[in-house]
Amino acid sequence: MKKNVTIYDVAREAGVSLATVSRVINGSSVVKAKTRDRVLETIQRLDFKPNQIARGLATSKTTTIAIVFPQSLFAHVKDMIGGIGDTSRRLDYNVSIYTTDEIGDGNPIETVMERVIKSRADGVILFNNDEIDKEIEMIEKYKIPAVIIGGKASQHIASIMVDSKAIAFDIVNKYLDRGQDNIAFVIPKQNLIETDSMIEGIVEAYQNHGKTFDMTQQVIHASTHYEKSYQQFLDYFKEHRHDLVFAGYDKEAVAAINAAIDNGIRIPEDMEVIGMMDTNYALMCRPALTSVHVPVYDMGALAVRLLTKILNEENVEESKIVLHHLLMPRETTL
Amino acid sequence: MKKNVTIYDVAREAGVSLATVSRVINGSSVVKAKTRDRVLETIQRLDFKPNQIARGLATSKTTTIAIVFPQSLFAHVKDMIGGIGDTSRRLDYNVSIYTTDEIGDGNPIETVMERVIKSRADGVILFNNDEIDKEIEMIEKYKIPAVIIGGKASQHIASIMVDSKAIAFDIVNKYLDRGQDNIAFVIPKQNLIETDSMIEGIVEAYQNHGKTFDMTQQVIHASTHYEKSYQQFLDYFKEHRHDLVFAGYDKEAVAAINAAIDNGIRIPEDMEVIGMMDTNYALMCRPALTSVHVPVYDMGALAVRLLTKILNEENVEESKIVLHHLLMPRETTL
DNA sequence: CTGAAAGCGCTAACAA
DNA sequence: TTGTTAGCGCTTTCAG
Repeated sequence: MKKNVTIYDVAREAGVSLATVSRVINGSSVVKAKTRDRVLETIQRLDFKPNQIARGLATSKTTTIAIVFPQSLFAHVKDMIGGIGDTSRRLDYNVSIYTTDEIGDGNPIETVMERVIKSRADGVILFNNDEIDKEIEMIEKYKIPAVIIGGKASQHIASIMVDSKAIAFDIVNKYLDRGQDNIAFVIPKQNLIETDSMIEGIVEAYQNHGKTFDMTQQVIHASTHYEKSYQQFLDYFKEHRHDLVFAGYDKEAVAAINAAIDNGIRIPEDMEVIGMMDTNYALMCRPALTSVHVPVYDMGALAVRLLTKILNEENVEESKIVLHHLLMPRETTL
Repeated sequence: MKKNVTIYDVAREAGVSLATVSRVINGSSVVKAKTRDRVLETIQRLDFKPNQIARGLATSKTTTIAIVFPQSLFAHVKDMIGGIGDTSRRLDYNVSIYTTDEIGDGNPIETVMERVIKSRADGVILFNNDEIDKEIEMIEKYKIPAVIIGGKASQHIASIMVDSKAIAFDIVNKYLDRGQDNIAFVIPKQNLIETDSMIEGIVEAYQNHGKTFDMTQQVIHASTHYEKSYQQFLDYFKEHRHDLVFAGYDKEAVAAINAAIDNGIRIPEDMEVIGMMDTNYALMCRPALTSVHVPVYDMGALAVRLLTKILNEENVEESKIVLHHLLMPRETTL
């Protein structure tokens, strides 16, 4: 293994002290132009790459942010990775990923957070999920700056989200206005979007119309796997009908569509379906799924931006950023 | 910010030297049981978390592996992240991700690889893609241990793949046996699987039957985006018919299916369709897509395992691991 | 079995 | 504008 060239080598070759080399690689303005050029030339010539680890030790900063999420959330998360990747690259941060839910693993959350702490990441991005409370507990204990994507805003922690309550309220309210109150809400097993507040929105819409939303009859819990959800709906629709099936995630909406069709239910004539996240799934299924578009790329990008602001102690006007959503009408609604 | 507790604090509190503390946290067997217990207790009490950065500096090892891929490959990659995450957690490695293809960015590959080098990751996992050659060049230049997922095996670099040539050969050969030689191959814009060798397999199958595969007429290049591919096929099928459309990735297969149906082509009666990767897309579309299953989770897991073996200089029997694939017959084939 | 001390490669006062 | 020097927190000889 070729020995890595260090700042000492550069200093010696350029005939300056290491402090000077350090200054030029950190863009300090006090270095004389001529000296800088000589150092820069030497860096080029020796192909010197500053060791981030050493720098990290010296500065107690790793310029690394950790992102933590359960694998089963990955389908949602993937689109955010683009935003996270681009933005952290631009801001010169590295990103480390920590997945949490291996099958048959012991107490993964604690173990994983332990790793995050040891890694000394400067900050962490969390994704709303079933175990978010434990995660929050850990990062608060160790005072690690964090931002949460998808809600569950705690007092102290910044977050990026959409107004899930309003999304649900608006949609359900519209149907109730038309007198269609036989609505089912499908809760995906893992969800980035706060399904709790969606339910709040639904309940409120019902109250608004002097009706009540029956949690035991009108809420359907789906599986993580498409095929299982599909089978479940295949059974379900043998005995149940709805005016609208509203799903917290497109995948489950598609499962409902296919199962309904296979039970002879016509969509959208007999039953309408609305999904959430506006993924490729919505475009591919037939009839094409009406879905709520959520700006996932932006959520990732903003999360990084917000986190770095916190890390740099820039003053953060808003620690809760609510992004816009948009209903994309397609063929599963009238 | 609460000052982190260091190995010094533990040493002082436990009444031993830091060398001893270091020994117990590294599981050295030479420490007397009683001393070890005392140290362990102190570590517990002070809630000491060893600083990986400092350790990294001291050992010149970061226990971090970097994974590098273009965002547009993400749909493929995501399923591997599970395997990568689980395995690296079990082997006690961190994983950092580096995405490469921001829109409108300059020369991202070099920039990104530069970051990887600075980060001093112990090893890197690459995913086969358009720019893999540049990536390989960089890691060879800096002698970073690497494994490539999805092929493009170079002499020196380990890789995990499926036998894409055989996959293509077998499928096409079967149709040719039946006398159906009007076959189109759809190349996705970004692909993890070596489409080159798939084409080799197809060409060989044709030669096998004394026929020739016409690259200009029988190869279709698709877009990264589902909707664009769909539009493209909508046009395409106004004038073209095939016995079989074989796509290098499910997404494009689904685009073909939907576009064909919208052109009045019956599937599978008039035209059969086969996809690759066996994703959720294959299950969701109607008719359900026949697709080649590829063990993506395992590819990720094995990549990590192989890489760590290389890092530990265990002797690696096979630097090229070929995993099994399996055709999953569904409704788009007869 | 345990401790002292010399690094790992870099940054950041403090001097000059 | 540049150099000297003391860390950052840990590992690892080398003595004892």
